[in-house]
Parts: sequence; structure tokens; C-alpha cells
Amino acid sequence: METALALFHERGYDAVGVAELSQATGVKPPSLYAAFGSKQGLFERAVALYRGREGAVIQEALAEEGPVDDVIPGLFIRAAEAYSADPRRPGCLILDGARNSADTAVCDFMAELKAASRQGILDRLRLDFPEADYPEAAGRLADLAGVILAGLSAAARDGLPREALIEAATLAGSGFRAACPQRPA
Amino acid sequence: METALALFHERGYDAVGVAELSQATGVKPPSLYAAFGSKQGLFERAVALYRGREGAVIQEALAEEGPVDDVIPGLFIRAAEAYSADPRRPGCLILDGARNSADTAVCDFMAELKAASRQGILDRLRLDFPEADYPEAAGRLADLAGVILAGLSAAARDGLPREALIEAATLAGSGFRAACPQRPA
DNA sequence: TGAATTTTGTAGTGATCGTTAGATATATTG
DNA sequence: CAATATATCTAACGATCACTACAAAATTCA
Repeated sequence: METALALFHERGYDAVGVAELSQATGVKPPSLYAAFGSKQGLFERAVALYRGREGAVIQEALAEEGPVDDVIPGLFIRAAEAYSADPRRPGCLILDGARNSADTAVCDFMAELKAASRQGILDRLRLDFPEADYPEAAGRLADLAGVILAGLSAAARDGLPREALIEAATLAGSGFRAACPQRPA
Repeated sequence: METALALFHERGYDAVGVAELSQATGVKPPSLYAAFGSKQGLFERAVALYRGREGAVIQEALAEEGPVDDVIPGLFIRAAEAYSADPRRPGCLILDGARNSADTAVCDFMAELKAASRQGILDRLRLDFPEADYPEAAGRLADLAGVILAGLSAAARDGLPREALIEAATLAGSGFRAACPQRPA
């Protein structure tokens, strides 16, 4: 499972075949299918494991004390660190693990996870920028944060070095802060 | 060629098979191979066509008059518009057309194009922030711009609506402007 | 220990991948 | 018009895809 997660993370869903998964884990295909039902089932289990680990880091960052002006930039930094922690696991499995996959069911599954992730960010933003006082601000900022996170993941996958990625996340954090509406003093 | 480009752009290199390309274009596989040598050759021709079109928009935006503080944000807007101009061609073919591809030769080819694109942005940034006066500023800003462009492309591919994408690009532009070093008045 | 059950490995399913050999039709040339 | 050269077709290549029928081995029960 650990090795399957690493393979999927490194190369994406489609590019990893069942034969390779079998060889890497030492589990023969029939046992894989007895345990997970399908390649998609195995992938979803690996994603669940990933969510419980890397995803928790994100949830943790979102739950930090303080204004979103600081929380979201902090989220960017942690994401950049996570996305570049292991060169063999670049970027975000949720965001990029099934990108360009030919399997529509897997794509739909990942789209739901991405939507849930965006919703978590949106909920946090709404605490600081409620719809009544700051109409549409939270939604716009959530989209901006989503764009930056997706960019960090893609850049990590394209080989941007760890230091540069964290630098970019820091700058993006300042930019995000600047994009937050001014509050009454 | 036009239809092949559209297919590759919409679903990515690996997810489009030669059989489908043949059916969509009406050109039988042997003729395809006589003309392009391989699926990769056909893809590279399609990418060249794309570069001459969408890529020119980017070059144009980079060549605009004025400080990079305005030029790069303008680039973000144009990129967001291009990435969402046609729902059947979301995002950037260069950035995401071969993401997670199992074909390493194609990945290497795309990596070169990405590097060239980043170099173009870096060159423009160095005009305003020369290494002597602003050490490492241009490099950092180029990475930030790369992250944002990659994020815009990924978000477009993930279905973010056109208006939201352009809003995010606008906010990211303000953020980029804020990240630019202050100049002597 | 002997019988029933579950697990695991061998081997192969049909389908599709990128690619091409060989035949058929079309166009060009003498 | 006949002969040669050029496309373009049908059909299939070997390889790999996700997946599984079936048999051998290990384990669990009585």
C-alpha cells in the first residue's frame, strides 16, 4: 500500500500498471483484486492513506489561530514543503495524481476530493469575510488560493527545486495577504 | 492537424490514441505515420501549431511597454483568457498536455518548452530588475509567475469557470505587483 | 490425522496500445 | 495506352492493458 501510494504519486494513475504494482509490492494480481476489487479501488485506498497523512497537514494549517491573512499564507508554505518533501513524491496526489487520466470514474472521484478541499478553504475564509459584510470576497479568495496551490503542485511536479518552491509560496502568500479586503481597524 | 491539436489539448497526450486520431481526422494510421513518423511526431507538430498561436499571445503580452509590475499581471490576465477561451481546450497545452505521461521522450520535449517559456519571462524580468541592483529578485519573481501560470492552467483544466479564473488572475496580478521590489522614486 | 476452506500463484482472457507489412487503387510518366 | 511510381487502404503485428479462471498450496476445522 505504501509502495503503491508512492508509485501513483510519482507517475500518476494511468502511468502505473497493475503488473508494476504487483511486482513492486510482491502481491500477485489476483490477491490485489481480492483485496481491492480493482485498480481504481487500490488507488482510492492509497488516496485515503494520503489524505490521512498529507491532507491532515493542510487541515492543521487551516485550523491555525489568527486571521486568514496569515493562515492562508501559512498554508501555502506548508503545502510547498509537503509538495517538495520527497523528490519521488512531488506535488499533490489529489490535485495531480489523476490529471489527464483516461479513466473518467477516477477523474470524477478526484474532482469530488478537490471540491471538498476547496470547500474547506472557503469555509475558513467565510469566518473572516462573511458574505454579508464582504460579498463574494471569500469565493474569490478561495479561487485564488486554489490556483496558487495547484500552481505549487504543478511546479513541484515540473521539477522546481524545494527552496525555489518555498520562496514562491512565500511571495504568493504576501500577494494573497495583499488581496485580502481591508478590515475596519 | 487542427482536430488532433484539439484532442491532445482536451485530454492530454497519453489519453488520445492513434486510432481515435485516425478516426477524428479521417486519415488512416499508415498515412499518419508517413506524414509524421510517430504519434510523438504528430504531437510535436500540433504543439508547434499551438505555440505559433496561443504562444504568440504570451510573447505579445511579455513585449508590452511599461514596467514588469504591469506587464506580468497583464500576462496573467491574457493567460487566463486564453486558458478558458474554449471549454474544449482548457488550460495550457505546454504546461499540462503531457502531464503524467508515461512517454519520457514526450515529457522531456515538453520540459524543454517549459524551460524556454520560463526563460522568456526571466529575461523580461531582468530588464527591470538586473542582477546587479536586485540580486535574485528576477529569478524569484519568475518562479512565482511560473507557479501562477501553472495554477491558472490547472484550475482551468479542473473546470474553474472563466470569470472566476480571470478574477483569480487579476488578484494574482495584484499580488505579483506587491511582490515586486520597490524602486527608487 | 483427514477433510473442508481459504489463500496464493500460474497462466491466460479479450481488448487496446503504437506501429507496420503487403495489397489495392491512384497518379505520373514514356 | 502501358508501365512505373506514389499514395492509401486492409489487416494484422507484438506488446501491454486491466482482469480472472483454475489449480496448487497452506491453513483451519473436526
